Amino acid sequence: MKCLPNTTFQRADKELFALETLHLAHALIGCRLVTTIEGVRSSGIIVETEAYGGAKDPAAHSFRGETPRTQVMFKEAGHVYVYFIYGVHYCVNIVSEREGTAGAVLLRALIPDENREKMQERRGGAANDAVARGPGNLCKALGIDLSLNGEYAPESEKIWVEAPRDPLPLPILRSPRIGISKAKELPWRFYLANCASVSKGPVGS
DNA sequence: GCAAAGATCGGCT
DNA sequence: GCCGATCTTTGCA
Repeated sequence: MKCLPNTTFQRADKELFALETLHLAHALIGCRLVTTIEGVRSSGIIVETEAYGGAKDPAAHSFRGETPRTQVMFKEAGHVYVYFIYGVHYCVNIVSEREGTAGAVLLRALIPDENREKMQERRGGAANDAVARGPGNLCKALGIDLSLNGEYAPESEKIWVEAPRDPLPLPILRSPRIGISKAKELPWRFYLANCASVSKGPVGS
């Protein structure tokens, strides 16, 4: 099942990423996330994101200020923040806002696009809709790990974002964020309506 | 130093 | 619906 129309993509530059965090989270829906890992390119259409703020967001890693782990969140917009969680999974974010101000958008789900076979292989043969559904699965499907932490998406040869020429014809919905214990009520999650690759439904828990 | 929590996932009851 | 895997980061003693 195809959720999306045919369109062409071109690499997003720093102007896109410099948006305010909530706007970037919305704008990234429909963009294509591309990685080239060990010479192998694969990609998917972003269908689910969450915004994480700075000093005002107790759910964000950056809430308590800059630490060795969170320093990437304070860099110029367009940097890539990857972290390892629960001893098992990686999660990937695109940094927003200006240098010195923390903000990032967690990428939670993709529709597999280029090189689906490789993504499926990395995921141990999961069904297409599930290959990049959920932040941990998304990273596994695209081969994202800590070696990509700190990459700069506008210039990186390993990971970048491509914007669609044509805007999406489907509505983008929002809901509270998933899997957090603080600031649960903030409706800072964005996702594409009616898409089987989105990790959870409208309720979001 | 140490202990607890964590932006998850898949398997099992 | 609950639970375990498995390890890094961080806050506090």
